[in-house]
Amino acid sequence: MSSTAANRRNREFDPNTFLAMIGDVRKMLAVPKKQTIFTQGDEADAVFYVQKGKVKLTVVSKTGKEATIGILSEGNFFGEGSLAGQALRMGSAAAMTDCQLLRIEKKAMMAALHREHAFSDMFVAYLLARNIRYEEDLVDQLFNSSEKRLARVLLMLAHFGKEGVPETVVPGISQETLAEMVGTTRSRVSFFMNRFRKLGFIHYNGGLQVHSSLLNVVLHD
Amino acid sequence: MSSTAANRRNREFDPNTFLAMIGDVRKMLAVPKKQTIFTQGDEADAVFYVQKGKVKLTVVSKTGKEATIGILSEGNFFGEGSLAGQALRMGSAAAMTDCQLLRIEKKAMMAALHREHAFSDMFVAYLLARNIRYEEDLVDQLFNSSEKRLARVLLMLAHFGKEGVPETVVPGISQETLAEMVGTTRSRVSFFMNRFRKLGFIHYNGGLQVHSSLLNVVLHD
DNA sequence: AAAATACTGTGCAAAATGGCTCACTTCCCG
DNA sequence: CGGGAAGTGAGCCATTTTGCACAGTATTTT
Repeated sequence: MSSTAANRRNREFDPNTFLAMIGDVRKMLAVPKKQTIFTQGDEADAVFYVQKGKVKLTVVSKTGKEATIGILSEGNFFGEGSLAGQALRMGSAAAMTDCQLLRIEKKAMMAALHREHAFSDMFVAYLLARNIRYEEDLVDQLFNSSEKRLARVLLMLAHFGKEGVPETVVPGISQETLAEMVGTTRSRVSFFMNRFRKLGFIHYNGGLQVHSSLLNVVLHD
Repeated sequence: MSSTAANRRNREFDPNTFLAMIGDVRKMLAVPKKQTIFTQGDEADAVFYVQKGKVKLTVVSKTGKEATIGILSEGNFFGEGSLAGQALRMGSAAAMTDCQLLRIEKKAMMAALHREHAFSDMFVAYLLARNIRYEEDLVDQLFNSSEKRLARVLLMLAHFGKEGVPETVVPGISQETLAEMVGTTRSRVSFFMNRFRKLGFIHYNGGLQVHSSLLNVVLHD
């Protein structure tokens, strides 16, 4: 669920520059698909940076419901709550595809932020972009119906290639996950997905493909 | 809509320290109640800092619906989107009470962030706290019913004094505004407010008072 | 103080959603 | 290869929510 604005911004984070700046406190991690990275309630003592792959962030409510906060791809940080003093993870993170992550100890991260101008400038830029995305998500929830929210999520998951070439959406994302992101039930997602399909907005082709005309659903009154 | 966690954190921002750090590029503003600070679509070339008072942030959708993103009190920044490259305001800001604000030009702010370690450390901490709050709001939207969301908003608006002493909620907040924050209709808010009142969770006394037992609504399944 | 404006408490019918169930279809693993 | 688990498409009905409409109560303004 990364907005185009956020993506554009994220490109500014060159992994190599990044690596250089934080020195060797970093630690490379190769995480296979479906593996858990951390779980809600775990001790929070490090920040992660996605170098490659997709990571899903989820939260479970007291009543057992599950919500998906976002799906992060390369160039994103997660687990930054720890930097703000959260002692425990407020949610869980899992690899949706094989991932290459950077794990940075809280202390190292804070030291680097305090020491390197360029690094903290970059992180501020990142946080601002992140803030904007959250605000957009929130506004979307406040304004739109579940159908429009689903359409928006699909559009955000679809990385339109160079020329609007419809690439495949995150491989193997389930209706269940979509429902958790949109904030509705799976049956509702199934219902809308079929409607979108009948209207030609999306297409199944082994994987899921999203046509940019789906935008009409979001934009139309 | 500032969480207790965010408030605690915000206390770290000492206005005086803050003032000292950014030098004299700052500009004090006294804004009377109900006055607009900026409007959606305006050019975005400055950041604001609340020294005193309450500021309401709103967004209007293409279809004319209005949403309230948050109500900020002292110690908070707003309009930071400009720092992330947003050329235009994505929402509007208005004073709910008489306010004392600090207006900082985008350039000055960025220069200060780049120059002063302590300042950027503080701003990073602020953004992290802000992120956490947004995430909480989003999770709340994904999980809870409008009744629970309303309860949560009321609890967050109520600043419980030293010993849970029920202070009055932001004076004169209308059901309309509450509805915009919760993401529902005014009639629904009216309905729930009366239910809360009958159950003794809230109390009208000239102003609105929230009893901490309202928490039961949020916590109960 | 009268008139003009906001705010609130309700009521209702229509529309949207939540929760379940059931029958298939796919996919993955032993 | 077979069985089981996971993912889908549908349908149904009880609730919840929306969208007005209206009248009564505050507040402001003039």
